[in-house]
Amino acid sequence: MRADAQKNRQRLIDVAVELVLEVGGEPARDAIAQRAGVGIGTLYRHFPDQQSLLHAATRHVLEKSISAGEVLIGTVPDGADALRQYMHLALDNGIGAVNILHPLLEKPDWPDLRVRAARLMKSLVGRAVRGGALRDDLSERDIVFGLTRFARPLAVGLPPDEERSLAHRHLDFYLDGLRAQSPGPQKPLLPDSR
Amino acid sequence: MRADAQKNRQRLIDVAVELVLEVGGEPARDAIAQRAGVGIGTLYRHFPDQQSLLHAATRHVLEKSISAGEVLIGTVPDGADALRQYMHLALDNGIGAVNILHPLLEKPDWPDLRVRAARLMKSLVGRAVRGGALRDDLSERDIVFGLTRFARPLAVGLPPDEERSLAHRHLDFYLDGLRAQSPGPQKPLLPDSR
DNA sequence: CCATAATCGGAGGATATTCCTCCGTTTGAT
DNA sequence: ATCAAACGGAGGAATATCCTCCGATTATGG
Repeated sequence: MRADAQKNRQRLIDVAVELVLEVGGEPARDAIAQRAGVGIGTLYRHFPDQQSLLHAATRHVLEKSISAGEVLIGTVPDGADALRQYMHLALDNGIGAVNILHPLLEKPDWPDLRVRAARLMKSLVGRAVRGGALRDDLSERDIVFGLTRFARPLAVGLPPDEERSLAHRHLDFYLDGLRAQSPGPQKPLLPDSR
Repeated sequence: MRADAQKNRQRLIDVAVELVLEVGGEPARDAIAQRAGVGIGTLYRHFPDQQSLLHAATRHVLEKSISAGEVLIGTVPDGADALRQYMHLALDNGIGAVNILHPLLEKPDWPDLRVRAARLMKSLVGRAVRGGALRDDLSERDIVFGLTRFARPLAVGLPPDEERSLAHRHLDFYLDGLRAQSPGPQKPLLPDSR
């Protein structure tokens, strides 16, 4: 594959992730090509149909996040710390795009990644809980859910980098709230409020 | 105004909020009318252009949330508790729709609501912080930002009510993390990770 | 430096989506 | 019972998105 073709292909994937996060759904193909600075024809040559681009984008983000997480497992001894670092990394890697894209994919089945992701999450959460640094009623699904709350820019009318740093700051607040010794709500909520 | 007209008008507003939250942006007019169970003509009679409907929907949610909050101020003596109850209420009132719609409105200016909202937030946050139940580096903007993280259904592939109860549960976790005595991150984050 | 196969760009017609007017029919209020 | 008010939705206009096609451009091996 020619060098420029390779570069364009990757650029298209990166832009796709970017736009998915901005739009909160499938971005228009024309918009992707334009932002990537390539002709629309180039996009269609690399990704003949929408699915193939979305698949590639999802895989790319997943692969990056999982790999980074696996490094953390072997690098950061403290369980709670490893989990926190992972969540911040995933956030910066655009993990929110995966949440948006997954339901839109026709057959999103990557046995290899699924196994690695499951193993990774189990290990991260398990170590953090066993270390007593996380409440013990948390499942992997809880962590994934929590991550999705911060992993995606929402319309708040802030400049992107300001919003990004706020997200990291509040993700830390949230993680504090997941700690085992956390006091929990002071009073039960009003029963009729939910 | 005829009774049926009144009812249809309100129903359109409610459906608009619903769809805004589901779609994460401006829903199609046809879709609103269809879900509301009225003809497309009825929608256009009540709201001749898109803006007027979005304005009405935004105002409606804001008004409901602010009023509920003002009641809490006079009802719930404990500051942290009032704040928490307010956030849960706002969530159920569809406050997320306001975040999505606000940047799309042409001149979203309601001096009355702005004043009331500012006063309300200042009071809720102030009382909670002064009571020592919230870290003191939190501004009203922080609270609003935090609320937006939970106030909107994201694509996670869960049934709506399950997602809703998860959101409430994790909002409580998050609020625990905002408490003054919260231990904070155990170790600083990797400097190069952000 | 040349030859050439690979790659690129984007005009523009085909499709799909969304908009919104118009008018015959139905309904609520007196 | 009357009728002004409100309703429904067909369907043409306007817009957005898709995606093919081919002449121009560029990377690469010799």
